Formats: sequence, C-alpha cells, structure tokens
Amino acid sequence: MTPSIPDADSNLPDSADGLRDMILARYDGMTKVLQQVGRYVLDHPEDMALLTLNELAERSGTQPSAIVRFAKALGFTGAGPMQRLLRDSLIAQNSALGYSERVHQFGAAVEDSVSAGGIGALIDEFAEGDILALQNTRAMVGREGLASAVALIAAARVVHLVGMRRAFPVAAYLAYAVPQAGKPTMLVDGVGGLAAQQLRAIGPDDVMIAISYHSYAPETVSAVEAACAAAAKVLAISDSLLSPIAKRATQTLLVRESEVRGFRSLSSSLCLAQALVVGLAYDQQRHVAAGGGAPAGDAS
Amino acid sequence: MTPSIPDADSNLPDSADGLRDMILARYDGMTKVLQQVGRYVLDHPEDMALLTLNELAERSGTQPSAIVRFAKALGFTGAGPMQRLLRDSLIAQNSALGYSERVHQFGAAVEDSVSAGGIGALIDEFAEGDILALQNTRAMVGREGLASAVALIAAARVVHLVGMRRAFPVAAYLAYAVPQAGKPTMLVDGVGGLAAQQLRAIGPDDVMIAISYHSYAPETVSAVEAACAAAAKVLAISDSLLSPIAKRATQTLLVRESEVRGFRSLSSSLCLAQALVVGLAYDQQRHVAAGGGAPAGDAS
DNA sequence: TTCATGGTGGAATGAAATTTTCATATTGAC
DNA sequence: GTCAATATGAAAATTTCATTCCACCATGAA
Repeated sequence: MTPSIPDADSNLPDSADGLRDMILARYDGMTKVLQQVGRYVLDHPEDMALLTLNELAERSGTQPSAIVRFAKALGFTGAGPMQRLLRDSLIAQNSALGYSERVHQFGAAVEDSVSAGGIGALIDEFAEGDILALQNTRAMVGREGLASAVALIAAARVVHLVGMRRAFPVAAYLAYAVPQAGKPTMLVDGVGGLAAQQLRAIGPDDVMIAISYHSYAPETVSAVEAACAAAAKVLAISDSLLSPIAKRATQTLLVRESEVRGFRSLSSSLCLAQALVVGLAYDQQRHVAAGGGAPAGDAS
Repeated sequence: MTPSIPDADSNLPDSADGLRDMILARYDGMTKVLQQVGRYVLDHPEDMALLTLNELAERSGTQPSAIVRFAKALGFTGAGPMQRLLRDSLIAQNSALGYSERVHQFGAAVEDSVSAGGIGALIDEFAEGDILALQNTRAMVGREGLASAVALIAAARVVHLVGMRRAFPVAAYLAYAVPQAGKPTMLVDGVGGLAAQQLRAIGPDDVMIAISYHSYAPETVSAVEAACAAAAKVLAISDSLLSPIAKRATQTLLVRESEVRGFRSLSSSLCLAQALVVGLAYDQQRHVAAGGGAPAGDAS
C-alpha cells in the first residue's frame, strides 16, 4: 500500500538534472539497496532510460522491485514515469543534431589547432588518438600473443616487474593487479636505493615483465640483464622489436601508443596489462580448481 | 509464413550505420508501405529505437505489422532485434557500456566463454571495451570540463596528487608528467609512513588532484579532507558524483571506465590525465612566453 | 534472547506490447 | 476483363514486461 505519498516535496523533478539533484539530496537517508539503485541511476542514466527493469536489476545487482520502490520513494507512481523522464532528456540531447551528423560525431576530423577549439579540444585529440592506438594494439598483439604471454607468466614462480619513468604507471598497475591473480609479485622500484637487492631475488623459475619505451631507461635495461643473468624468463612490453629489452626478451608484446603533439599515451599498454592479468586469473583458476566461476573482481 | 529468409545477404548489420546503409541499398526494391517505414527509420532513428510499435505505426502512418515485416525483410527475426540495434547504438554514443550483455556477465558461464575463444580473445574484449569507454569519456568530460580543470591546476602554487590502489597508476603518471609542464608537484604516496607529513605541506593556494574509484580508498578520502581543511582546491577524478571525494571537490571530472568480466580499466583515466597535462603545458607556455610552438615532448 | 518493525528478494498477476494469422484489397499478367 | 499473386490492414494470440504481494531476513529495542 502506498502511504499516500507522504513525501515532503510532492513535486516531481521535470528534468534529468532535477532528478539527479533530488537523488543526491535524499541519498543519505536511503536504505542500502535503494542507495544502490540511486547510484546506478546517477552513474548510468542512459541505461536507466532505455533498458528494461530486468536488465537493469541484473546490471545493478538489485531486483526489479527495488527499482520500483526507488522510483516510488522519489514520488513517482512507478518506475515507468521515471524512465520516461530520463528518456525524454536523452532524446532532447540527441535530436539537437541531425542523424547523419550525430552518427559521425565521434569520427569527425579534429581541428589541428589548439587555439581554434581552445585547450578543451585536447580531450578530443587524445581520445581519438588512443582509440586508434587501441585498435592497432589489438591487431598487433593478437590472440596468440596474449595467450602465450599468459602461459609464460603462469608458469613462473614469482613475477618481477620493472618500469621506469613513463612506463612506471604500467608497472604499478601490474604490481597492484598481478597479486590479485594469486601470483607472487615483486616490483623493482628502487625505493631507498634497494634496486640491487631486489634484483638479487630473481631466480631461474621466475619471469620478469619489463616495460620500456623509446628512449629506453638504462635502469630497466640493466634490470633485464640481471634477469637474464639469473636465467629467468623475460616478457617485454615495448614499442619496438629493436629495443634493448626486446632483444633479450623471451617474448615481446609490441604496443603502439598514440602520439599526439609529441606526447605518447599509455592507454594501450594499460589495456594490454589488464588483459594479461585477467587472462592470468582465468588460467590460475583453471589450474587450481576445475570448477567454474569468475575470478575475483577488483576494487579501489 | 516466413519464406525461410531468402534474402541474398543473411548477415545482419551490427551498427546503426550499417543498418542505414542496408536500408538505402534495398529501398528501391521495396513496396510502398515498406518504403514508408524505411523512410521513418532513416528520419527518426531515435523514435524507432525507443517507442512502441503502436506509437511508431501511428506516427509514421503505417501499421505495427508493417514495421515487423520491414524488419523481417531486412533479415531480422522481428522488430525487437532491430530496435535493440538502434537502441544500443544510442546508448553507445552516450555511455560506455552500450554493447550487449556479453560484457556484463558476472558469474554466468565464464568458463566456457573463455575456452570458446581462448584466453587470447580477452585482448579483443578489453580493447573494444576501452574504445567505447574513451568515446564516452570524451563526451562526458567535454571541452569546457577539461578547460576549466586545466585552469584550476594552472592557478595553483603546488599540485598534490593522491591515488591509491587501482588509482595509483594514474597518480603515478601525473607525478611523472605534471612536473614536466613546469608545475611543482607532490605525490602523496605514504611511503615510509610519511603521509601525514606530506599532507601538512598543503597550502591554501594549492590544488589537490584526487583519483578514486568505487570503492573509495579511505586514505584518499582523508587526504581530500586534509586538503579541504587547508583551504586548498580539489580536482576529483572519479566514477561517480556520489563518491566521497566528488562531494568535497571543487571540480569533478567524471570518467566511466569500461568494465569487462568484472575488471575495470584505466585507459580513460590515463587519457584524461594526459589531456590535462598537455593542456597545462600549453597554458603555462602561453603565460610564460607569448610565442607559439609545442611544449617539450616526453621520453622514457 | 525475543519480539517487533521495516527492508528485501522472489514469484504471481495483470497489463501492455509484439507477433502471427486471416480476410480483404491491390497490382500485374494473360 | 479476369485470375493469380502479393501486399495490406485489423484483430487475435502469444510473449514480455512492470507491478504487486507475500514470506523471509536483518536490525534494533525491550
């Protein structure tokens, strides 16, 4: 039974923005599941506008009835009216442009001058460049490349990670994610001048993942040399087969990063790193327990 | 009676663009009513994506059954699949995860889908997901968002960076790149338990760039609180307006990372970070020397 | 610990929308 | 001009979806 809508403000929002503000205002007073629904509405308004309640419930990890309750808690008569509000806003946004223009909205050529579009136009350039780079990387790495790299890592006792300067974020990501896949991991970061000690821990059953781009950091090169000296395997992530780390590597994964205005990106390397880790997680799982089920997701 | 789909090309289009081309190609061979439907699909794709067949029939001056026949003539099994195609394109333009439920399988039958394409197929999934996420980020951040964020950083005396766990690679990249743009930078990394000391250095003319994703690391939240207490500006890079750091931030840049098999990516955040840094470099350069020319590129 | 209150998940129900079917109309050929 | 074949429109039938209802669980107080 609806309690005759005792809500303080019986006036509904009349726009998606108004709805967003209303959710933000009431969020703290909501129950756990209702908050979950609210978060999904704020984070994925397009989904909430267009999908069915069953799909939404699945994606947001709730129940259809919870979505209906959420809408009613906000004063709507049901989930339908709330969806209609979001959908109308979405249509209004998109029908401003003609169909053909909107379709090519993202493929449109980018002005090559910063002063033309202002500094803000840089986001278009970098996004577009990264998209092209990702397509390229996907083709260059290939399924076999990824699969054999995963096998290489899976067979190792310990994973050692090296990446300096611009490559460091990639190494840092792997240092965060690889242990989650259940593989012992050491990041050779050289903090406290302990790089030599860290390299001494490399054994013959280990693998070193070395990430380096032109021009190749000498610390990374010498770390690879140390790994080779210890008879460890080396997986190189680099931008050239001629790079000093690729030459000594057991396997090399080539990534082509976009270069916009002289700045090279990292998106492709991160994407590849993530594919490696998830592949490793599936592989580990398959060997540990024959049963199915997804490997644990991540959190931050 | 379906004539067992005698259409020459039984392969369906996989995008709104492809559908549009297919309609144009077959238009001349269609009957009057089917042409009428086709014209409506081309002229009002968002209606066709969202409205019910009854409404569409009324608006286009046809019948619901005519729309079903039209879809079948194109090779679809019914009007539903055709609408779904258009709807997904609509979502893809506005959000990252527009592309079918295959991406969103949490615990469902993961084992066999991996073994179907092999672990190597993950590279395709992640690359594709990241591309969609980048398109979305580009649209969500927008030129104004980037421009005002750059202005916020440019006005600061010192930039403080916070990002833990999964967000750390982004902070690490900024710690590498922001100083190259000539802006004093401190990374709050908490190495050696010195986080408190690092936070004490924040002044009222500074800006803190805080990166955090669900679920939000408490260290990051308290760092933001410390920045607020010091009357510093806060630029949040996060995945939700409800995140504890977004609520306290001077400005929030929303990024929606792709989520494939429960693992969220970082490509969009890295792309955004790079756009921020290059924008900052141009801005700094413009104020230091009026002359044009690109800022120095990077190297590793 | 026990009870009471309110929240939550899942199944049943009723409504709405899509698809099929069939009768009628229209077009083209002989 | 008539017949055959196909297209069209209307309505029935089926499927899908939103909502409601009920039983169970969690939380907090006595």
